This record gives sequence, structure tokens and C-alpha cells, in this order.
Amino acid sequence: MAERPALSKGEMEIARALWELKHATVRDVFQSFPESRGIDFTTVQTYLRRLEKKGYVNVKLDGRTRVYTPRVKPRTVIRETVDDLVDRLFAGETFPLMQHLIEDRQVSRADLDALKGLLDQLTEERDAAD
Amino acid sequence: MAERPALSKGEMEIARALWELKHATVRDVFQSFPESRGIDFTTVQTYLRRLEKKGYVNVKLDGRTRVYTPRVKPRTVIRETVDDLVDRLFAGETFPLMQHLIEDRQVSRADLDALKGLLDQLTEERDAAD
DNA sequence: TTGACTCAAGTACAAATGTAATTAAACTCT
DNA sequence: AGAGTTTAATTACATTTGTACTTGAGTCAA
Repeated sequence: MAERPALSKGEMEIARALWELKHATVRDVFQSFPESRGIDFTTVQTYLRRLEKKGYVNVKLDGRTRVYTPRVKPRTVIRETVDDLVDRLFAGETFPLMQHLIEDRQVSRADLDALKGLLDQLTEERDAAD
Repeated sequence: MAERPALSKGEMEIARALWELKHATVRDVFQSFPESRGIDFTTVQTYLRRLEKKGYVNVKLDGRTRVYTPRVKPRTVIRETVDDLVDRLFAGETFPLMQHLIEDRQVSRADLDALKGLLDQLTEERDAAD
């Protein structure tokens, strides 16, 4: 494993913005946040620098401006983050987290149906694999 | 909202242990961790003190020993923690997280069935509410 | 009752985090 | 070309976090 240091909450927020933008300058990322978020330009700048040092993003210079691109896929970060959360908050059990998501958060009708679809699909695959 | 400061990763781990024990001394919590976790007694002590200061646990003295009990329910902490995670890592969308859990983590056959049950139940409730 | 020991409380401290102020370089009018 | 204005890079700093060392108060054997 590359064993990058884990992302902090703030870094995570910035990383997500960068995934959406694909590649962006500090200003691009900064502007992708709504005014209401109340984050400073230089704060975004610092987070991006830290993401670089931690190995989560690549940088190339365009004139005197740094252009950042993701280096680690969302899926990877999600896996690592969720694994850690499940370990710490649920002693490694996945089920209680799903239960929480289903029961305690508003799930739209469409999402309900989509989830059932996922589950059915997975069940089929399981059966086929026997 | 009581607006407690959020729990750090380490504090979360200790909080979970305390929820399981219902009420416990530092030593009780310490001993609930496997040797392999390699955590120091005084580290556990520090975390419990911080949990107290943050308002997550109650303390009463039994002789010269502090006995800790949870003050905030797991459900509440889970909600706050997951809400924050979903906001930062999934821009507020619940579905992608569920999808990740279902597709990228090993889900047992029993869990699959249980999840379907939950979904069906929720669907029924929805329909009945119309 | 004292020296050795056990265990809890308090103190310590480097690293990480959240957040921004400061400095420096480049652009734009006049 | 110099003054003002943007914008980017660098530096700063208080707080939080992870982790443990140190001190002090009871306990027991001799």
C-alpha cells in the first residue's frame, strides 16, 4: 500500500471539489464553493498544498500558477475513509452503518428502488457463483 | 442542538468501548482493548477526560476512582458523524455511500437479506402514509 | 512505619489541523 | 514608468490530537 497519511475533514472537502473539477487552480477550487461556505482563498491554497505533500494530488505549473489534478481516485479515498470509520465507530461491522443510513436519513423513493436493484443484482451474482 | 465539539477518531474509539461497557473505569475501558491495539493506559485516560470535557460522558466518583458513563447516545453520535462525512466526502448525497458499502465491502448473505427486509419495510411505510 | 508497589490524576509535548495574515510578483491605468 | 490593484506564494499561529511521562496518593509486606 502507498500508505498515504489519512485526509483530514477539511482536506477531504477540498479533494472532493478537485475530483469534480478534474483539474483546477486554487482559484477554481475556491470559486467552486458557495459564498455561504465562508472559506478563505488562502485556506483553500493551504489545503491543496497539504494534499500535494500527502500525495493525493499532482501539480504542474502553468506560468506562475499551479494547476492541481487528483492523483488518488475517489473510490480509494472513500474505501480508506469508510473502513476507518466503520472500525472506530462500529467495531468493524458494516451492517449497523447501512441500517443507520436507511432508517435515519431521508432516502428518496427513487433511491429505495435503486438500492433494491443493487441488492438483487448482488444476490444474483452470489447465487450464480455457487 | 447541544453543539458538542465533534469527536476525534481516537475519542470515537473510546466512546464506542464505553457504550458497550455501559459504565466503566479507565481500567475497564483499557482492558476492553486487545493487547494488539497497543494503546497505553494513560492514553485511554486522556481520551476519557476529553470526552468528559466535550460533554459526551458523565463521571461519578467511586472512592478515588472515576466511573464513566455515556451521556450521548450512540445513535446521536453516529448521526452527527455520518452527516459530516457525507457532506464532506459525498457533497451531501447519501446514495453513493450506500452504493459503496454494498458494492465495495463484503456483505454477508444474511446481511443482504436483512437489508432487503429493511427496504421493504420502509417502502410499505411510505405507501401506507399516502 | 517504611520501603516497595500499584494505580489514578495531572502535566507534557510534538505533530496535525483549521484558518488566515503577510509578502511578493504581475497587471493595469494614466 | 510609477501608483494602485490583483492574485499567488509564503509564513504564521492558536487549537486539537495522539500519545505518554511524571507525580502523588493509597496499600501491603516486613
